[in-house]
Amino acid sequence: MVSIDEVARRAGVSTATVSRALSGRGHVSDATRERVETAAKSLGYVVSSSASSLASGRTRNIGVLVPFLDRWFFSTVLSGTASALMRRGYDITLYNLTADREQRRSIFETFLRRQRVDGVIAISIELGDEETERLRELGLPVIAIGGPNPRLSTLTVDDVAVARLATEHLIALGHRDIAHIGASPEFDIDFHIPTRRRLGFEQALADAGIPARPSLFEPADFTIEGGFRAAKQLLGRPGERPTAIFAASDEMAIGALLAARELGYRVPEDLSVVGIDGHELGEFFRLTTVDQFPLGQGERAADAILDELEAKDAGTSREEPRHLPYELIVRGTTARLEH
Amino acid sequence: MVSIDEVARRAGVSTATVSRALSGRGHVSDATRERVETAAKSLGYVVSSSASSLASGRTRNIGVLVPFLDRWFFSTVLSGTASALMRRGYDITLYNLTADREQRRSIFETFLRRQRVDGVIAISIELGDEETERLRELGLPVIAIGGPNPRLSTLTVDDVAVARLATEHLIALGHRDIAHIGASPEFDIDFHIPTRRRLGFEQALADAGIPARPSLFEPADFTIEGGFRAAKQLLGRPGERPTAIFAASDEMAIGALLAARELGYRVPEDLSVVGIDGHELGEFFRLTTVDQFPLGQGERAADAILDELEAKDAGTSREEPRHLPYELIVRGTTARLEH
DNA sequence: GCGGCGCATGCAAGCGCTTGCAGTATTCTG
DNA sequence: CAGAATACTGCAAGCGCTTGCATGCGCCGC
Repeated sequence: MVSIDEVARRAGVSTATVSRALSGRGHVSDATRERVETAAKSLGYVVSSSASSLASGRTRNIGVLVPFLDRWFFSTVLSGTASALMRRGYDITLYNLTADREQRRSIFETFLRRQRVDGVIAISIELGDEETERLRELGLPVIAIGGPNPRLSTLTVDDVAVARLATEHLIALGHRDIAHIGASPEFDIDFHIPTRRRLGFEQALADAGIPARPSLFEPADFTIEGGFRAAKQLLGRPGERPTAIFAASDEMAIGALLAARELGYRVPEDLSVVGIDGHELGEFFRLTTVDQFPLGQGERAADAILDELEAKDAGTSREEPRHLPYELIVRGTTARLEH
Repeated sequence: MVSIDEVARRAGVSTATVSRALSGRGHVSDATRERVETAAKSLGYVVSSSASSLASGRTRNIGVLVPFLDRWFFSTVLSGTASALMRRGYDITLYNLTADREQRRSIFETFLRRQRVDGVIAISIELGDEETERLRELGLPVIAIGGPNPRLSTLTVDDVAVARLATEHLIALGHRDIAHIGASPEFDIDFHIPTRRRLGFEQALADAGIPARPSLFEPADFTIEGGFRAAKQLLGRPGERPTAIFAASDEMAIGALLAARELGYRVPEDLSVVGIDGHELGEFFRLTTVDQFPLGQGERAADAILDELEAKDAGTSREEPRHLPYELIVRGTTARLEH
């Protein structure tokens, strides 16, 4: 690997000047900069990240914490993060936080402490108190996407409002017997968001003067299969059958769609279904949903953390937690209730 | 952040001894090692990756190249890789290789040359000649999963055999009018594998003395929606209707399933469908498939590269390219052809 | 009893950069 | 036109580790 000395020699300057010319820190005349750049390019020189990090304390690398790699939502957010970071020249180091206590600990106590990253993005991870503390101890900028964590800068969508929006859409279409598929009240710590969605659902009903009926709630695990089973329960039960289902995720909504089909219900004539997320399959299933633009979420988180890093560098103060956009996308799975 | 000096002071030894005790390189008496470990733990010391990398040339970090982050297959492989690497104390730096020429170039010419990684895993990426060359120039161990690349160590499943297996399963069930949904012959460079799958399909037919009929081939893009459209074509066409469909991916197979349902065909009574991959939704759809255990592929790649790294360290010679396992999983979407 | 060997440890020289400080050259200000 | 400010560049001291070499010591074999 070619080193900075070779570039310096070739350009006829000191290594200090090469460093300054290439990093853009400090003054270098245009002529010199050009000579240095030419030399660097012709030699194929790329600064060694470890040497540079050691000397400067900057790594040009961001750590990303994800709970699941193989679920659409998370990998989509990650994808957005990755492309935004790479656009700005940053590398991305991935930490897959599973439920395994021991493994989680080692991430917080070892992996993240290797001084390999300049900042951390936590994607939809409900962190324990101690984990949050470990994260703060790192002394690095941290941005969390998802569940609002008062002790960290967060980028969140207002999940209560999102759920209200979806529910109000159904109410506006004349539905009153609206079922909800969401997380059961006593769920994993990785899910705080579902609770807020259920809350929004209940608020919307209450505002419309519709009493909440426990029989119209069915818990599921946020997968297609979970949604399928839940919908079968809701639709197969004797007595009060819902005319609409609000699922707390698109995947569950799709499951509900398939269940309805299998039971012979026509969607949206016999049953309206709305989800949340903006899943890639939504279009295919003509699913009405509240899109939360996960790709954009990832990009925003990346930009936010890099801005913070640069602001820190420049001494500027950092921004306040931002709210993420969402939008009702009406497609073919919801319709006015026919009497 | 606490440094090695503090640990050395606390343990009453030199920094050299701390380094040796903690890294396990060189001789340290048990008593000393224990004292060092206690000191390190009580101070919360973790070696600085940049300092360590700079001094030793080892980064404890593996670069992973992925074409798509948000497609099930790739994120599943990645997930396997991530967990295996983290188990062995390695970090993982993610490079999302898009189709964007310019961006790809910068990955090969800049990002990967920062000396941030000890090795590279390329997940199902068809690399251009120049890209392969850039990769080799790094002088690092490289493991490619997927499309066999004679210039790199690869871990591949025999896609021809996989496709034969799926097709032979249909033939054994009495099917002769078997359609194939796969990649069109002139596809992106990221897909070599589909071609091999088509080949296996054709071989199996030929071996059984069944003439290939172009009308029973339909190209698609490996998504559910693509499979859906392709199946609609195949099933909606006048004349020769297939009694079975072999899709080159589970996602396309699922699309085909949905299309068949929509057209009123019963699966498997009227139509058998088989896919490839072992998709997580396969179970839900009762899909017969040839599982290629993507999670395991990721783990194997990780283990292979770490083994190679350690072998290099120890001077042992490295292993030959390995073949990945696959298995026909018969579920509910294939059945004997009734006359 | 002595040379030789291997283990345990320390010394100190880097690894390849960045950056504070200092020295010059150049430009600006009044 | 003097004095000050500013732009450009180089020197060299690290950044926090790792590791080759040297040292000291106890033990072995003959």
